[in-house]
Amino acid sequence: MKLSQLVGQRLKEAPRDAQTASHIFLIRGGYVRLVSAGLYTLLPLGRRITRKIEQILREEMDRVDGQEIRMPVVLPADLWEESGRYGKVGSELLRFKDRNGKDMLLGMTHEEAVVQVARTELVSYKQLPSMLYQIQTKYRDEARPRAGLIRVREFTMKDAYSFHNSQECLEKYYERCHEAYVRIFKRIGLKQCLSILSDSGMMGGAVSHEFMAIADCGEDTIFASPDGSYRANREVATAKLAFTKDAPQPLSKVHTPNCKTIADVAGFLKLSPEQTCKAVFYKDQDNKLVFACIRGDLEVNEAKLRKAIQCPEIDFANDELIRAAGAVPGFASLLGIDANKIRVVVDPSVSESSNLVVGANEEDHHMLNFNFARDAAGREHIIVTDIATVREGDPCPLTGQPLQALKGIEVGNIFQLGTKYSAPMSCNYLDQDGKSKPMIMGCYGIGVGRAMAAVIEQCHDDYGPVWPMAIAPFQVHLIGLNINQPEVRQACDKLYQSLIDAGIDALYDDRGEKAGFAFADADLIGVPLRLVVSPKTLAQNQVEFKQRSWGKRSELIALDGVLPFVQQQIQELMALCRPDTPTA
RNA sequence: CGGGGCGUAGCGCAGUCUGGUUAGCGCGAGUGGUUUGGGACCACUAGGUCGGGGGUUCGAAUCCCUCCGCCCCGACCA
Repeated sequence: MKLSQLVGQRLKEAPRDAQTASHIFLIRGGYVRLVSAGLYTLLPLGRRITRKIEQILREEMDRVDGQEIRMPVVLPADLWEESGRYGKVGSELLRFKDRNGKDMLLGMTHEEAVVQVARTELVSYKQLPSMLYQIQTKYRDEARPRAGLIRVREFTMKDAYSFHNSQECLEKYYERCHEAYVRIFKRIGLKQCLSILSDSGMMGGAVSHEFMAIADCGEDTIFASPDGSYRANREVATAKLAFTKDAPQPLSKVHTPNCKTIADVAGFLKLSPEQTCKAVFYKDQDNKLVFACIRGDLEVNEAKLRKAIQCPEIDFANDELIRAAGAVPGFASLLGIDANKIRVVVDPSVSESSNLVVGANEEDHHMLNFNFARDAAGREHIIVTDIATVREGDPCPLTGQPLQALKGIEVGNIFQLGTKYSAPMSCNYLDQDGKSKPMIMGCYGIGVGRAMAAVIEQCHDDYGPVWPMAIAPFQVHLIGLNINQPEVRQACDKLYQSLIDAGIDALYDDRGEKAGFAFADADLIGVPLRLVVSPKTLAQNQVEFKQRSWGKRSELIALDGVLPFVQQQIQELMALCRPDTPTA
């Protein structure tokens, strides 16, 4: 490819809207262009990269016996009615009617569609296990697209679905897919990509993992122990907190004028927040009250709370709703709350601690020495479960070491779905005993564009991306300086042709721009290997060579040895992304 | 959906508060020339519904109303 013909201009200045490294360089380098919020056109450079990523995805999916298919983007709503998701999923599902008034939708994920395939094509246990995958467009009507390709509305996804006749088979296969994912992210050149335990959210199912590319601009917070033995998303992370357990002291009421917050109470009573109990009121989608109880220094984790009460949507309750339940806002506690009337969730930090300060459920009063076992005894409707948000430095649940907080971009995830979709949609197979049984399913997704952006986040310098060889838009970037001189032009043309003939993916800057201009463009395009030919180098029968990652350093190589040298370099850089040793 | 910011040439911006000739500047683009190893220089040229609509006014990029779009924070998110 000649740079003079390449569509997609490099920009000296980034659009004001671009703030993260990947967004800035994707725009400045001419990889993508914004069409509308969260909708991008991939220009030739961007498309070259995503094609290479997609090829790696195909190879690795095929390695775990996947078979590529293609399902429609547009799906009939009735298919989603079958699984029950049509009504459950919110407005990120784009719904519309076709010309006949039939309800349609744009697929945001394809469990329903693939189940329809499986239930007609897979009928016997002899055909299981089986895995189908596709690389295809997904549409999600995101409330807030952000950071270029990190969060978009339309994107390309590799989505894979496996079908099994037993949980054991699923678990074994899930492990294979996990390994495939580790290989994939290594092959595309991510330097740090961790698989972590995650909340399965709307996908349902028991076990799921997210693959997180570690990056400061990431939207997810991960907690990890220093030795790497424990890693979890903030939504599910737990900590092994120590609770002080002293002999229970008698309950006593104390006057606490205007002490509505934990800080007020602790300050007024000259106690630490750890010695208090926080009462937080939520409401569910039916406006019913949910009462969460946690030690004063901790914060309620809403994802955990939603899970604890099996409720997809919660929000803070207003004072009116709290009063209607007989509680006094700011001074509420388990004391005086009828656990039979409202749902109560108590964190172990409260049930396992002793002599806490709690609200007296009376204006301007608190109670000293609350002990859950003694003072809330016999309330069988109370759910006691972990609803605490983990903080950096909290003890790891496995090792007790202080947990580290990391920011990550979710580039992939895998789920053990079980029969969540197969059962309601009658996706059955005939077992050896002739009985019809629902298939056990797993699903496995990777966002292609997001993966490309994540690579930039991890692989760039001040001047542009530093593409890993495996997904670089080109393998070699050839620059001719003073190319208006016929001997330079001739030498460059010849070198370019020999690279092409050798099957090397070469980009040829034949524009005759000044050196600085050409180099700045080359940095933005980020091709891993660079060759510079100029009158100076030609005079010595040499070519200047550098790796993109070297910064401004370079070395001279003999002109007649360029081809084998470049081939060697390509091999060496490809080796950096070889997935030989799965580590994550 | 809540809070904040922004919308003037392909990109980055000035002008708006305090209304007034023909709406400017830099980058980028085109032509000609001088240059040529880290984003050169000179000259000329092209490129604008000042986000849209409505209003106030002798006169609106500028003031008022309204709609739309984009970005950031939050909520939400397989």
